[in-house]
Amino acid sequence: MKSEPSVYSIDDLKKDRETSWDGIRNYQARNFMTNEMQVGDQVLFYHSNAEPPSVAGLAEVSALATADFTALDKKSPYFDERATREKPIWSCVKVRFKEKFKRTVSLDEIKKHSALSKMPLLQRGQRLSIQPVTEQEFKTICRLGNP
DNA sequence: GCCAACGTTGGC
DNA sequence: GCCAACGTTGGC
Repeated sequence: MKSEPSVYSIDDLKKDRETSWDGIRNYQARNFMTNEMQVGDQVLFYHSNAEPPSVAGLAEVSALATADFTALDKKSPYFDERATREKPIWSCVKVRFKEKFKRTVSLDEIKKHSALSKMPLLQRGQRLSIQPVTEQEFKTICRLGNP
């Protein structure tokens, strides 16, 4: 799961312990949350638009997707005028902080690692903010983060 | 249903 | 700050 650290970083999650992953306004990402994500699923917390872009640590899904009511909040940056209480359109899971890596795993490092070459993150033009990760990729990145 | 225009993402 | 790539919107 990607987040810009200037908006919400892994340190913010560590402080909050748990957060609603709200504000997702992309159908593919939403569908992934509602259709795929289960409580207990392990999450790589990726800092996008960061210096350097990198995986900063781990979180885990702590609640199934439910309506994202920030879409109804006119004061929210995530307000969507099409959303109603009956049909909020958008959804979000909750995630809980697990750990910060001892060292961040940079995008550059991921690119250089042959076992990680298939990750969607590296595919051309890939902007999706929530992406699937295989168990092997997950383990490899954990090993790089906690050597 | 096509597609041009526009907005967003995110690495660089 | 630039811009490639992609998603969305809306006129037709």
